[in-house]
Parts: sequence; C-alpha cells; structure tokens
Amino acid sequence: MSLASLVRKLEQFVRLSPLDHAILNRASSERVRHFGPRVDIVREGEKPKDVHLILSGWAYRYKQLEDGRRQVVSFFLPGDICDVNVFILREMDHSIGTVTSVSIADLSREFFEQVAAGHPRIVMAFWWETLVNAAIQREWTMNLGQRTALERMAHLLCEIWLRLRLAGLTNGDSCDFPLTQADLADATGLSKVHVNRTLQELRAADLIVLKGKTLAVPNLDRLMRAGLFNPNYLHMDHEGRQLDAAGTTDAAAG
Amino acid sequence: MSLASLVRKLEQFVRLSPLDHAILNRASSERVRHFGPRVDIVREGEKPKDVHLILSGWAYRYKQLEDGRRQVVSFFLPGDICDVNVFILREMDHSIGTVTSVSIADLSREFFEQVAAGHPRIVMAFWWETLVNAAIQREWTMNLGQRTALERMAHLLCEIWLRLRLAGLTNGDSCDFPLTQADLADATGLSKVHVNRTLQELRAADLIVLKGKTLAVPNLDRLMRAGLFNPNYLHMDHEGRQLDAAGTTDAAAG
DNA sequence: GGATTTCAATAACGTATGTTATATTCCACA
DNA sequence: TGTGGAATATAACATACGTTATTGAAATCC
Repeated sequence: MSLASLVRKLEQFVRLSPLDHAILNRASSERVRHFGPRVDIVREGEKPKDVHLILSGWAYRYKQLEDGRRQVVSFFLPGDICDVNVFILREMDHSIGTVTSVSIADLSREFFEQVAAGHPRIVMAFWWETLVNAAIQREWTMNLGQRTALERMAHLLCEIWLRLRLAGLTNGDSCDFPLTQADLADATGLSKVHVNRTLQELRAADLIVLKGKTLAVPNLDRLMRAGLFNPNYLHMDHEGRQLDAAGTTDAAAG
Repeated sequence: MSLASLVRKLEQFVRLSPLDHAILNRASSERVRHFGPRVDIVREGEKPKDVHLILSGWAYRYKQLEDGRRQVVSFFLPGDICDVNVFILREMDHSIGTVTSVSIADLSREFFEQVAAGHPRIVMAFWWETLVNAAIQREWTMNLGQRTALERMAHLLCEIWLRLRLAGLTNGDSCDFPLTQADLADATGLSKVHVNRTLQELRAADLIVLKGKTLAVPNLDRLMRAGLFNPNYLHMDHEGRQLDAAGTTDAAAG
C-alpha cells in the first residue's frame, strides 16, 4: 500500500529529485482503489480512463478467445504501471484481473501532462518503464515460441523473482507467490497437467521449493541456466543513472 | 524510399500540421542508410544510438538462444519506427535484420528532444505508435500461447495484411510478400515443415493464394475468422482524431 | 545457360505436450 | 472442528506438431 516499490524501481534508472518524489507521492495517494482477489479491474472493450499504478498485490493482463482459451500476457507486481498514456486509445484490447487483493492508484491524464511539462526525470523514468515492459513482452514471445515447457517455466520464475527483488519484495531466497498452477498454465501456454509435471521436475532438480503460497529459489544461477535466462532484457543495469548525471537537461528527454 | 507510409499511418490517428510534416520530412531525409536483403541492421548487445524509421523494405526483430533457436518477435514494414526513445537503454536486447533491401532513416536523440519540446501532435502520434506496437506484441504472445498452427498462421497473415493496407502497400486483394517459409516458422514458433503443411491447408481452403513473393487474400473476412482475428488490438479506428480536435493543447500530451 | 544454392513440397516416423479422469491435499469458513 | 470447494497430484491415453530425409522447383550466379 505504498509507492516504495515504484520509486525503488525507477531510481534504479534515474535519480529523482525531492520534487519528483513529491509529485509521485501526491499522484499515488489521490485516487486509490482497493480490489479483492480474482476480480477484474479493467475489461477488454472499455474506454481506458486512467493509468493504473499497482501499490500492492499481484495482477495480470490477459486476453481471451471466444471459445474460452485464455492467455495471461503479463504480470503486474507492486510498483508496476499498467500502461503510460493508454488513455489516448479508444478502447482496451485486453483485460486486467487481480490475483490477490490489490490496491491501485489511478493516474490521470492531467498528471501525465504535468509531468511532461516540467519533470523530465520522471518522463525519462516512465520511458524506461515503457521500454522495459516492451522488452519483457518480446521475451515472452520468445519464451512461448522457442522454449520447452521446463525452460519456459524456469524462465518465467526467474523473471518474476528478479522483478520482485527489484521491487524489494524478496526475503533472502524466498518470496510470496500467490499464483496457482492454473495461472501458470495460462501464462506459459501449457496445460494445467503439464504445468504440474514441469513443477515436479523443477522440484526434483532442487531448482525451486514451491509450497503453499511461497516460492524459494535456493540457487538462482542454476534456475537461470535451466531457463536459458539472460537478464539483459530487464535492463536493470544501473548505468542509466549516468545518463542523468551526464547532462539530461530540463528541456530534454521527451 | 519515402515517409509517405509513416505519415499515412500516423494521420490515421492525429492530424499533423504542415509544420509537423516539415519536421518529419527533414528528420527522415537527413541520415538515410541502405541495406541489402538478409543483413543485420542492429545486433543484440550493441549500444542503441538512434531510432530507426523504415522508409522502404521489410525487416524483423529477432532474438536467438545460444543453441541457435531463433524467434522473430516482430516485423517492420515501411513506415514503422523501431522503438521510440530506445537510446535511453544501455544495450539492445535483440537484433534487427532485413528481409528485403531496406532503407532507413536514423532519428537522433536531438530530434526527439525537439519534438518533445514543441510538437505535441507528433508526440501523441509517437505514443500511439508505441502503444500499438505493445498491443501487437501482446497479441503475438496470445497467438503463440493459445492458437493452433492454422489459426496462428492465418492470424499472422491477417495482421501483416492490415498493416500493409494501412501503410498503403496493398493492391486490391494482393500484396508483395517477401517472407520465406523459414521466416514464417521463426515468427510462429512452428517448424518449417509444419509451416508448409499449414500453408497448404490455407490454400486448400481458398483462404490465401501464396506464390513466389506475392500473397493474395481473396476473402479477408474468412481469413480473419480462420485466425480468430479481432483487429481491435491494432487500434486503427479513426476516433483518435477527435482527441486532437477536442483540445489537446500544445503544452500537453506528453 | 549450365552450375549452384535457396526455397518449397512430401513422406515416414518420433515425441512433447494435451486430454480426461480420479484421487488427494489443503484451506476457508461455518 | 468438521465440511465443501479449490488447488494439487497422478495415471492412462491421444494428438498436434517436430525431426530427419529426399526430391523437385525456383532463383541466383559466374
């Protein structure tokens, strides 16, 4: 229920000024809404009105075919922003549903206009967020198109793990993990049964400990190797900060 | 070798002023480069320097695993922009290769700064482009995760067809189609052999006529039904223009 | 304009993953 | 503290798609 995860994540990339912090702080406390678990926040076909910032809880973006086949196309973890500037589109092409209880802040069009006008570091941080999300979506395409079930699952777990860690939501080698095997099936394009088999295999190889709603990753390196995981697409490197230091001026970085 | 396709596409969404046209025109003629077919324009790991605008020809974005497995994650058609503002990232997480001979214009960081500072309609059009590309990538995730080989191929062909049409590159019911079956395999996550089988099936059902480097779609509606294709994700609806008319001010829409 | 390579077509066979079904464990809530 | 529904586990069987191999048809190249 805080924007700590967002700030922590964005500051991985640019250093934000105290004023930037204040702006984000205000925007994320003005219009906050709470949802129960397993509920839709946004439905395909609706007119997008605001941009949603996840303050707490897990959610996903999904698409569905008429016959019921369903694909989770991305996960939202605390600190994630649903889609900067979506409101310029006429209608949503996907739905957003909660996994756990979720608190979100609605960011208005006016907020983005204000940011665009006078807060180049936030603009830059949002572009970074946008580009990373695009990169994640490409990696999912790769994951579904080329990796085997085992690699695919290992890859997904690595990604979630690293994103949680960036948001400050891991504890040593374990973390909360509210996804069911059905969720994992929808995200990996596998059947529930095969997800189960695949998880057993990962457990047997001591790559994960998954029990109840907790995941532990005893050896991230080995899990990454099993998933052919290359973290480059998350663009977590700190070098971006140098961009900030190196002279992005206030008029720039649009 | 012109930016007609870009302008045609962007004006689907916002009306650009004569000055906007001039800006785009200059930017796309300053630094133009030409490439032969089947050549890499950008390689994974490189530092992104400019944003590339495709003036003519087809290209694709792809990722590769160490063992050689390769996934095409998107196609670039004339008028497409590779990634607005990529240069803020430290390194590329994918490569870009040409299919045909390609001409591109390199758009500099300075160009984007200039646009951000004083050309809100172009900013808005670029946001639209960015959001549509994100939506396309999500739809590919859906395509790979849930659709059968036949549906998947039909869906891909519908998408390419509609994007070409938007760019003004179709001729009645046919268009240039330089992709090989191997390209289609890399894009759909299928084997070459199965791509061949699938194309035969589409031909047998009179859904496509594909010969040499020409594709004809005698009945788009039927092909769309075969691919469970819902064009909403391309956000081609003209209503966006009303946003423009309705009062996006010069300071706004960032 | 024949040689060479790329691309497309077809066949035979193999397997990773899907499907259906049933049992078991877990957990929310009465 | 028991009870019902969800989540997980396991088994038996089915299939869509992959793999390897060969052939033929187009492009491409001296």
